[in-house]
Amino acid sequence: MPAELPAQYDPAGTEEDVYRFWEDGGFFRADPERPGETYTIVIPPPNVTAELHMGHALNNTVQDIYIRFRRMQGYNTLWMPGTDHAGIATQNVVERQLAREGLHRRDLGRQAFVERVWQWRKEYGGRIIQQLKKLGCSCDWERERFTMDEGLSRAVTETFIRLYEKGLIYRGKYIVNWCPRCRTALSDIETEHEDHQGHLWHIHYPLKEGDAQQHLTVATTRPETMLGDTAVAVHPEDERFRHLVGRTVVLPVLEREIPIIADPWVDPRFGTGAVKVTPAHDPNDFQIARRHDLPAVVVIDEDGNMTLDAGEQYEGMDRFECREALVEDLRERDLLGKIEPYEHSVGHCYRCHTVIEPSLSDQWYVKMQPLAEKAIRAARDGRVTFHPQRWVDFYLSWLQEVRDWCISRQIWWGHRIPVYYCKGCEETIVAAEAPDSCPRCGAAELRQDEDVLDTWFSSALWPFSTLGWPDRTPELERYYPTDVLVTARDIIYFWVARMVMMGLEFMGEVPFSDVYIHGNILDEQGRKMSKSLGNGIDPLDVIEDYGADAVRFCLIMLSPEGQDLKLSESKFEMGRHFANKIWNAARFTLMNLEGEAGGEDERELRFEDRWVLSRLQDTIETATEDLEGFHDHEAAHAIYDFFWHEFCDWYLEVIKPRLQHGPAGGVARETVATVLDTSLRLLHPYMPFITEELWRQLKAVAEETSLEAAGEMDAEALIHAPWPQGDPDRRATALEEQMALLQEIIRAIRNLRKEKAIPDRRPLSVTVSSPDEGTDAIIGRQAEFLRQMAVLEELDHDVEAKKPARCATTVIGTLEVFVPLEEVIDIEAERKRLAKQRDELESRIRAADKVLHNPDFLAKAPQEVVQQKMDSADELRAQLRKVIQNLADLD
RNA sequence: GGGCGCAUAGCUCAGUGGCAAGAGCGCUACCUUCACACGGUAGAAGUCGCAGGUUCAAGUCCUGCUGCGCCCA
Repeated sequence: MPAELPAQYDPAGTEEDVYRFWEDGGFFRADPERPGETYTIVIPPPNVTAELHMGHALNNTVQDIYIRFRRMQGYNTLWMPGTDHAGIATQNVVERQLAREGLHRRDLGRQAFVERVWQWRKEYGGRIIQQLKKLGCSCDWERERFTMDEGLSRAVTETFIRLYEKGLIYRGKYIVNWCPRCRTALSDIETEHEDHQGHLWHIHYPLKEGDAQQHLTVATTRPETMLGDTAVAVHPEDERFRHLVGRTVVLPVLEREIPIIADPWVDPRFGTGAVKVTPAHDPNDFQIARRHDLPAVVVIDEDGNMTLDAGEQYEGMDRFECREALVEDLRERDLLGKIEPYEHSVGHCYRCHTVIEPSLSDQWYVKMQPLAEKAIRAARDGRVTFHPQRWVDFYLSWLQEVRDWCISRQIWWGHRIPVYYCKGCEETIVAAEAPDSCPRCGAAELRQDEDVLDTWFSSALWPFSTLGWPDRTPELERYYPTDVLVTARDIIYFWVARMVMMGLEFMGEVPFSDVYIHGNILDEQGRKMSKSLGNGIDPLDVIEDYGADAVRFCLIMLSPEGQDLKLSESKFEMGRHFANKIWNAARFTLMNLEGEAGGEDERELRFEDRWVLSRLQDTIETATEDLEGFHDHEAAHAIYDFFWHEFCDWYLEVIKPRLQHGPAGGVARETVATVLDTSLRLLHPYMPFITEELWRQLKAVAEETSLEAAGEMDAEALIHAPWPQGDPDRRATALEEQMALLQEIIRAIRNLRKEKAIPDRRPLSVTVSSPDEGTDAIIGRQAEFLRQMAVLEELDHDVEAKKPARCATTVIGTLEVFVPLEEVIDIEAERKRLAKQRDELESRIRAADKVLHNPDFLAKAPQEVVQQKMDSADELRAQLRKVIQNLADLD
């Protein structure tokens, strides 16, 4: 079988087979009955309308890494998947579909429209789930939930009622962010503010009494709203206007008489110091109006068009058209002052980007302060920890200034608000089921509130609603609170904070102990990837071209903690190369596992075996510690470096002759099998497909060839194999240092070879001169190693070995390496090379001396640092002496 | 206006106050060698944004500045 492995890894076939194997085997399934500590992650439910994008790919790769890591560690893991009904977004999609048929949702009516959305969800809604499978996600798909499911809907209703009964939900008439295109209210955070280059129009409001020429000038960025003005306000201490307070101005065009009032909110430095007050279309003006008991006149309707109250000549006009028309009318009446360019912030709908219209309407709100206080405390006392930590400030700053949450939406797709109004006595009834009659007056005619809830209201319950709440299910008992929530920073307010609030309120416990915030994925130029810019990279395309493992590994390698990452398609090559390297290292190993076991006396580990096991041990410890601390990026680097640059570059190279012949091959075979087995386990969370496939093959061959290593591979599949513990006794730091010295010698010889243009394959005779017996003994013991890796035919070594005639020399630490050259050496070139070495050594010695001559350093630095510095200076000096001697020998 | 982040090799980025600042890609030279050319070996490449400060010692800590990005108002 191993001989059949092709020289290049082909992800496409493998990935499909392996995923089917996992699904068929039920490896993702969480069993609440099974003992063991739990580890739970709930997926940030993608919008049911979503197609997998790079952000999802990163987000879910991270989750899969942690779930696979913990699963291998033996935790009872649950990765809860699902999707979000995405009220406005989904409604928009279906409305567009209807529009192509020439229909409007009003043509269908509410019930038929909602049915149509369900139908859409049935047909297209599961796509992202299939796409997540392509990425390799090991969610427990049998538990997949949807925020509009019956169970989750019940959780929403229950939550609403409980909050209402507690006085934490109320209804009221306030200014909301209104999107005239979506025709619904939005919460504050669904409004995106953008700086906009607009104008500040100065408009003259004539005074009613006295001189007809006298007027008060106000400045505004939105002239059309003046039609709804019910006052002009100035600061009470503003001397310029004090005499006008209490008088009346005539609103231009409409000729409505409105008072001049004094209110401390007015900033005397802004504009002219006098501001128009439009209570129905500005949140601040609304507050002023409340204080002064001013009426509110609605002049812009739900579609963003002017109402009759805006005046007959403007009625029905779009708000921006009206602005132009009105400015023109003011100009004609000579009531328009200067127009200044003015940069100000304009709110836009986060869904459709339409300019938000602040608008007065009846909406439902959640009273945030009591909930927020608990959520703040949970983060402050560490029950919830952010990674990276700085995001906790972001979370806290929002909660500290949080305003009440507008939760009602004037759309049809979503959880309908469980509130009924009596047509007789106007009683408000909050109930899970529609009551038969009004409990107060007994009237049978009741109507349900038309509005639905903000989608984020149901998302906030996700960590416990998906586990069966409000029922006390075994899942809820077992898996709540969950462990880590993985997300990007943009929804810390929208989702993370709200989940914490709701979790604390309804479960009495935080919904998760850790919040992992990863970066956003940008294009090469650092712009957000977006459909409209067309600069996105489709994860499914790159999975097809590079393999899911390559995509996953690259995303992690390229995204240091919490930093955004600039991505281009070519970046994925690195992952493909690495996958191919793994494939070939395994291929080589598998091809060489058959052979003599070796006799009892040949079972002892050799130097290189002990070295690679020591390095492996270090890698296990580093990777485990990093992953436990949410440093998946660092762990990936550690594993990559070990696998490629230690295992492949050195170990596999060194053992080649042993595998081909010689009884010592048995030990090498055992070692290489162990290292490969362990490496595949370490790599599995990152690159699940290729590792699963290779592990299966390794296991088969190890069993066939009766390797001891097979005993460690009794798991059914790698996905359920134990995470490597290793054996701390394998660490051999002294041996690692010896290896480092040998590597240096080998590199130095290779380097000389290149500089002297000696072909790689031509064997050399080399003399190594050591400063002491101990070092020389190491060289002696590892002579074979050096011969092989540096391609030597002869290796002489001794303490202070005699330098042969006509040779190139190089100094490595306290060692000297002499390479006799058959050809006449180029004296000038050699002199230059050595002179360069000498200069470098001299400058380093000068730098070291400078530090060592500093009395403060000697007095204040830790003794070991001083000692280290002195030792290194001594060594440099010894090196320098040798280089100078070698230079002199050239003459 | 307030807050946060980033600035290190040509590019994308790592880097725990203490050896001589690293990786991947790219570049140069050599090598089709019996795991892998999606490879190997060796190499070139850096004023660690700027200016101060703290420290025996700063890419790393502090302050200010510049540029870029994000969030909030």
